Amino acid sequence: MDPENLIEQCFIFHGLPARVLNDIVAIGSVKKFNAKQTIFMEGDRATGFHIVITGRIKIFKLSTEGREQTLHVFGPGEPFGEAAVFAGTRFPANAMAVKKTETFYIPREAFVLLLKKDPSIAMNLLSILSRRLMSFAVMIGDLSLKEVPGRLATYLIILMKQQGKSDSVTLDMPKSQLASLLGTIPETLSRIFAKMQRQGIIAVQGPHIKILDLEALEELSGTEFRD
Amino acid sequence: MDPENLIEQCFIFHGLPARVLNDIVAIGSVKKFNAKQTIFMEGDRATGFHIVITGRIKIFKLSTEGREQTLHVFGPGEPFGEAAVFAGTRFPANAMAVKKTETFYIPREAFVLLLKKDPSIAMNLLSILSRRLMSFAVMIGDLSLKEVPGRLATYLIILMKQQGKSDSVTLDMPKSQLASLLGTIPETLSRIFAKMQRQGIIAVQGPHIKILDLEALEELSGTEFRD
DNA sequence: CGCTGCGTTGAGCTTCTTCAACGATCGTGG
DNA sequence: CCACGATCGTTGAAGAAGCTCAACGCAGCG
Repeated sequence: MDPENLIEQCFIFHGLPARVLNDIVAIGSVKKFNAKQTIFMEGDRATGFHIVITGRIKIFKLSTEGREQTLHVFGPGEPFGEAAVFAGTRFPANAMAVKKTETFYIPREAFVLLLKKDPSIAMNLLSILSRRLMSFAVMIGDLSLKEVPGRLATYLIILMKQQGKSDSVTLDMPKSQLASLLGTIPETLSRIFAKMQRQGIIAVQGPHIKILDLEALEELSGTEFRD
Repeated sequence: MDPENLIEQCFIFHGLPARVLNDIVAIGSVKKFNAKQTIFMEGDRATGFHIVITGRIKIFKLSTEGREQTLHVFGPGEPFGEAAVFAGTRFPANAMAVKKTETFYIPREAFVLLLKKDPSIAMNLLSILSRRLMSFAVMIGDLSLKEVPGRLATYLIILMKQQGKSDSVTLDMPKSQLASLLGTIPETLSRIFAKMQRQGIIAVQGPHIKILDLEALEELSGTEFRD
């Protein structure tokens, strides 16, 4: 799998002319990370950003006591660290591979020059950053205004849509990781799962969740799901 | 105050050639809002975005029970609603004038055409969206990983820097609004203020806060403040 | 003067975290 | 092949943080 094919398939560079793609491939390089290896840390100067080629990474913040809040989990084709690069600041969070991962690394200086030469590169970036900004807005609202059952319900419904199922979902990460994404801890999440099961809303078998009462789930979620 | 001068002074359009600025002024229009007037609501289709000319607006989410989480408070020169416009989706939150406000409104369709014609417009936008994304990342971390005293301490320290003071700050909004920004309610914020005062960390006189023990405040905050 | 918005304080309660223990699964090296 | 450690998940008991509800004070202003 050579970088060029992968790069042009990523949404971030989709639709760009071959000339520009070549420039991008020319300034970047492939980096490899083992599971649990740190890619960058909060406070590091953002000297470049990555695009996941294979594997999976998470972006997270740590409290002083060591609790973890996951902001994002990214897979193939998704860029991360770009915001800090464009803003020219330090990374506001940590990045770690959750499994063996390859990334395409693009250094800041060269990329900023490319951007100036070819501002059309910015268009897809605008769209990506906008989407992430909005998903963060939702996350802030959920963290602040919903309780854990509501957040879990919302997550399950979104996952259902993603997986195109109407009565079951399969969690795409360990429950402990999900807890961190939902802004809680494994113990609490486990209790909520048990409670929702007791209430007959879902049935849990490991990572497989049967949705028994979608109505109740939507009620718990409190979110309107319009296109 | 005619729009043209204001528009070119905004960071969002800073450094653009006169030709482009004229185009932008041509497609936009001035809108006026009274205090407490809704500008747009969560779920509305994003048919355009605004730039604050005078006044002040807030972006916020509401829980089903009516509690409010403020995401942003914006003043003159700051754009809002752009993310939903670039992503072509609905607004993920509400916007309301907190006092009498004028905005420069830019409709989506025309602006997207302009962007395609002149991608250089996108550069400043990239920087703005990146900064907001990072500030949201911080907000998520704070909401999830810090308790209210920590968030308040962080806010006070940032405000000190903004105001260039070293031993006092003046709150730039009502305490009830601050509560919503910090992800809590007025009662709780009031209690925290009282407690920090009892502990000799600060002295509160209405909106004026004297910082008596910066050390303790930084300790509470838990954030490293690097450049 | 009385209304309205803002702020404060108290009492009770819910939610969630902490701490601790325990069970299950899985991959690996002996 | 089994034993071991590591990861993951579950459950219980206790405690902390923050929310709800309610009452009240105070200031500004029509």
